[in-house]
Amino acid sequence: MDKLILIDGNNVIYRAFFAMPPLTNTAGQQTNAVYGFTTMLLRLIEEHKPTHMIVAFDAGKITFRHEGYQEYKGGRQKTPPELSEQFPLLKDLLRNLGVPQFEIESYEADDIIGSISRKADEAGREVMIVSGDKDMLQLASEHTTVALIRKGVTEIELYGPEQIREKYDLTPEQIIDLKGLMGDASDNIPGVPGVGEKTALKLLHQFGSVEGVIAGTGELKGKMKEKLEAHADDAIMSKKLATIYREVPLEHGWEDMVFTGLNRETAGPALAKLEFKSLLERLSLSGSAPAPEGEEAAEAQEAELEITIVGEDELDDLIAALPGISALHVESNGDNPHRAEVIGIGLSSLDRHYYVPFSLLQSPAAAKLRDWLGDEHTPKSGYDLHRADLALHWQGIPFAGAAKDVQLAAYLLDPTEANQDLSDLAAKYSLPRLATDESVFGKGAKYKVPELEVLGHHVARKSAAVLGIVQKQDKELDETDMNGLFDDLEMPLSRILADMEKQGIAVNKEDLKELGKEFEAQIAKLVAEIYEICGTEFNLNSPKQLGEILFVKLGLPVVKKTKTGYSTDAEVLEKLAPYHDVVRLILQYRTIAKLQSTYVEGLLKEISPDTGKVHTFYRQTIAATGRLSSQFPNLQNIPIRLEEGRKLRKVFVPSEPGWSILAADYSQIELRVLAHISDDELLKDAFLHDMDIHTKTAMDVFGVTAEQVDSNMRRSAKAVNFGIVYGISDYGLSQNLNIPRKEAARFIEQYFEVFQGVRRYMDEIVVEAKKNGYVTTLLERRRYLPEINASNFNLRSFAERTAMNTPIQGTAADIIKLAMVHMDKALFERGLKSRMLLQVHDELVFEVPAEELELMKVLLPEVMEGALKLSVPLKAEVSYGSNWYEAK
DNA sequence: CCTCTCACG
DNA sequence: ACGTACGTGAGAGGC
Repeated sequence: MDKLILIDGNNVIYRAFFAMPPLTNTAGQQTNAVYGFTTMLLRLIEEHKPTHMIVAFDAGKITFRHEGYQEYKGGRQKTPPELSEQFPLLKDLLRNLGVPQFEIESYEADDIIGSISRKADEAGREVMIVSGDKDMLQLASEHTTVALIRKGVTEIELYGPEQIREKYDLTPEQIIDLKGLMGDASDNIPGVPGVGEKTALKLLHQFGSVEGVIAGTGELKGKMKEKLEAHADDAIMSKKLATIYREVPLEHGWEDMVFTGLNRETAGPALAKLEFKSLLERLSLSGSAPAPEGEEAAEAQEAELEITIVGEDELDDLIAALPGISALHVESNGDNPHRAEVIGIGLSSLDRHYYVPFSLLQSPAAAKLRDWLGDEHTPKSGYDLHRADLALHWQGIPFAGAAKDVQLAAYLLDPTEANQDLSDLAAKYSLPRLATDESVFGKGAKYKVPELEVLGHHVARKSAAVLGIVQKQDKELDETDMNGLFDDLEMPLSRILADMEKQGIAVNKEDLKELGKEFEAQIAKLVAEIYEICGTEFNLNSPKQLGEILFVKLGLPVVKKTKTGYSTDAEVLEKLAPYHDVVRLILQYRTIAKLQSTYVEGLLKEISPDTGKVHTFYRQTIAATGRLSSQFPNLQNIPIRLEEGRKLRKVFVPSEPGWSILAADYSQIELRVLAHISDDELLKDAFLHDMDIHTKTAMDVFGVTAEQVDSNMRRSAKAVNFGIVYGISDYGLSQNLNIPRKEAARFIEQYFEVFQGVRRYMDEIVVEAKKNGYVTTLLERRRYLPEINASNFNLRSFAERTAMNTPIQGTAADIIKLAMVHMDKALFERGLKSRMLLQVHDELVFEVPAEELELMKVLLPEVMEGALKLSVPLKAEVSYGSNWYEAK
């Protein structure tokens, strides 16, 4: 079946310009709008597989619309030069991609689109129109869908006549009347003053059209009547202006719109010229003309590097060269390093590079090489040494002596950049090109280790790349004052994390299974009741099916919608609970089902058959704020808030008889950090006197005494304190407290009246971020906020809240990381057997032998509280028991 | 592979 | 008017 996509080029590039962060190529040419446009275009092609496609552009400054109304589009801001410069780039790129483009003198893109779609309608062809302009909705018809671009550029919402009726209760033609009444400030279309969308819709539902409204003013009264009578002409003219002209003389026919897929020959170089590397990769295109094939090419590429693929014969040679080797790469497979197989390792000195297959590394002949790997006094740099350490460990090969981890350094230099792999880093620092892992191994189900020659060269080139990257990063870390953070905190921490993960935490499998049986019984009971009440069986886990039952069968009111249908999240269900008894049961089902699938079943799968423990993997390079994250399994989100779930913590037990679980968590660390960095006298005072901070906040904000603070006031104050840490907005607070926005705004204002130092901090940090383009934590950890100066309100607001939150959350992360390093040292120096097992953002969990319990109960909070000296005391609360549940 | 939902700090 | 709270990971359904 043919499918034609019509794209409103002007509108889409305009939106892309404002939606995308500024992006320039190395020549200094801004390319963000072209980039945004292209990503949208590629997505459309992938998802909708058009057989025909055009991009329409406006042409000529004066269009026929100006003939009757000179002010048309008057007052509109001039197109910024950064955008107009991108039009030729886009047109050129479209040509190279093989996408037809139309422009017709003195007509606008929407008229061209309207005219083509009229002809297509008449011929019964399937059409999709892509634009961000709601006016386009007037073109929707049986065969024509309008794809409105929502936020950003790649999110679209599809409208046919059906959807327009659902949303506005109007026909597509009535969209014109809507605009006739409302006007449109951006096109300088007047409409009727005082009539907005709400009023316009009411009028149209009553009278059907602009003409109908004007004829029917007799039935109205008051101000509205006067206005409509006075501006009847404006409304008529506005309607005319809003009407898309569908009779443009088209010289092009159907055959001029044929799209047979991207022109792969010209697309590659064109994308490369714009430096759209991610798009090149996504399309698996090469940026240059096809490379020479076969051995000749391989040799040409690798001539620069002296690479030895090590077999038994070369082993002595390599061992003799070890003193000069400072970089390595451990190639392993899979995501979970605890289950990874080691494939081989690359080793690099300045002038020689080696690849050692894993089988050789394991052989008796390689003992000296293994000693070198495990020697903490031979410094080694690499990419993700933490993973390497774990993968080798489970193969019985100790690893030590991590000096510089380039993955970790890259994270510090830009924690928001999605995990950059070695080939990205090599490219970033203009080092010799390194093939991507995907191109060498394939990905997903197609992952396959290539033959030795190819594999060995690739891995050796990786260790070679590490050498070059280390040099460049060292300079950058120096320039950004992060060398201390890197060498004294993150690098030592990575070894500590690996130790914690190897140690693992014991899980009582039998108890966990028992808990699973209890949940199972509860689930069965709930499911039966729910089916009974609903009178039908369905998949309770499917939001789609559940929505159908709740909102169609039971006719409950729709509170919130998602992109794809009805929302059925807990917030919605809470609102629906008063209407129908089944809703409570569904909420209970959700709770228990989550515990069962994620925690009971999920955790059981993660228990190692070898150790009887779960070995999580902490990722040190994911969270933009500097926090850790935890995977396989995630041990940072084990339930605690509800008792049913909290019980799960009982299955986390010490791994040796007679030992205890000891845990300590920071009390209000984020607010204490805020007190320090904002230097707010009142807040500092509260912590110096170790007051209950939420009660204290309630007292100050509501102006009452401690005794007068009721639970509701404290709850509100607590929410405000959370909000402050997140970078507050009245909307966010109103959602959280379920109160009107105005009231939330009042709370916030009252808070800032009292905590003026906090207000000053919030203002200043945003100014600082706008000036520098980044914010920092107390330990100089940095986060760039490119959107802080965006003209798009949402992007900018988001960046502003991030500017407020990141120094707080990030400094708290710095502090607990420091505590971990100090604690590790303290355990070592005192020769203690106690082991650090888990970190949960503000909590550290240990297993402790009986004879060390009393000591650890003192030492742990002492070290945590002393991790960093602030202007307010840090406080750590310690607890212990026979399992994690007891340690509360 | 994406979306929704929900667990944690 | 805009439409959000900050930071994560995992399981299930459905295309």
